[in-house]
Amino acid sequence: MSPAEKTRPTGRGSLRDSVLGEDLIFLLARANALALAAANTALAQHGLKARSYSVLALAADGVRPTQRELAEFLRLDPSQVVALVDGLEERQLIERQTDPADRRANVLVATEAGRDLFAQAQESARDVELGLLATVPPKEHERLAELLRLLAFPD
Amino acid sequence: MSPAEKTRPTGRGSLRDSVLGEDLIFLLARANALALAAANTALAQHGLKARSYSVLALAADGVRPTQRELAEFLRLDPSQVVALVDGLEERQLIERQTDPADRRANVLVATEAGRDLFAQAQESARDVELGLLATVPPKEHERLAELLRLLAFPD
DNA sequence: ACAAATAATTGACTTTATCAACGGTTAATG
DNA sequence: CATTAACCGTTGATAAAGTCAATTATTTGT
Repeated sequence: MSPAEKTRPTGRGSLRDSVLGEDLIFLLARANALALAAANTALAQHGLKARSYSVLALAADGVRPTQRELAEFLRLDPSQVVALVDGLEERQLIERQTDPADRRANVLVATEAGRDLFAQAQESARDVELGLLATVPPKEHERLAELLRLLAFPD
Repeated sequence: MSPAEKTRPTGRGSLRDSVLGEDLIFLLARANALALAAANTALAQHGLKARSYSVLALAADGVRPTQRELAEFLRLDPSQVVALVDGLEERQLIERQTDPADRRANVLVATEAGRDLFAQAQESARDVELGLLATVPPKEHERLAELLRLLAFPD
């Protein structure tokens, strides 16, 4: 008891000194929210969002991913990939090619227009990235990426 | 030119060697997706999700946040906070107290039951966190947190 | 005292996410 | 082989999350 707290002191340093400020999961969520928002607004000028950008990226560098691989990689339900691919295919940025090795599967390939658009979008993406990294000492950039890779791909 | 790629070699190392594998925004998104999923399933046993956990956490350590502060901190629309708070309040885990200093605002405070539940949930959260960090050398844990803080709070 | 700004809330609406079911194809089994 | 089981993409139904404008109660500035 002794609830002697004054009423104001929600005050100064604010919430980030609370337990959550040290919660990795929360930090990840918030960092992601900021990054995603920035990326989406920047990519909008190319008619893309982070999601469609990712799909285009993979199609564009010739990895020939199947939709299922994409779903797993992007952590999406396969049905969401369908919609994503539909959108990009209608805009003739990518193409579904039925995998000759397994005719159930579609392999995604970027058209020339797709590769061109990606090249442009990639610049925007890079700018956003640099913006986000503005507060991080450049020396640490690579280490941060490395650490994030460990979280993103724990194998 | 020279498109000599065989058809199979989507093969081995897979997609993570593509451009996206170095894309910070993507890595953040994927790491977050994994963390969020793990957190949600672990917190489910307490009837919480990452979101409600965060709200409870802030209410529980006496920061007396207002809903607006919460919205900004968690990067949510104020209307989403309403729903979140409704849920926790119905379960009598937190309470809205109209801020005496500004009677428009509600200040969130955890009940004793709320603090108890949070204490338990926090352990689950910690386990999840350690699980996620399993691939990261312990020496680097604090540095990772520090770097994420920079991304999450660029000020 | 009045106008403008702000906190929470509601409601309409769009976007994302989750899940089960289906047709076509391949892999595994007997 | 001939089935059976498993798998890929797709669809459709449903639920959850996110976005936005409008409203009420209160506060702030003038």
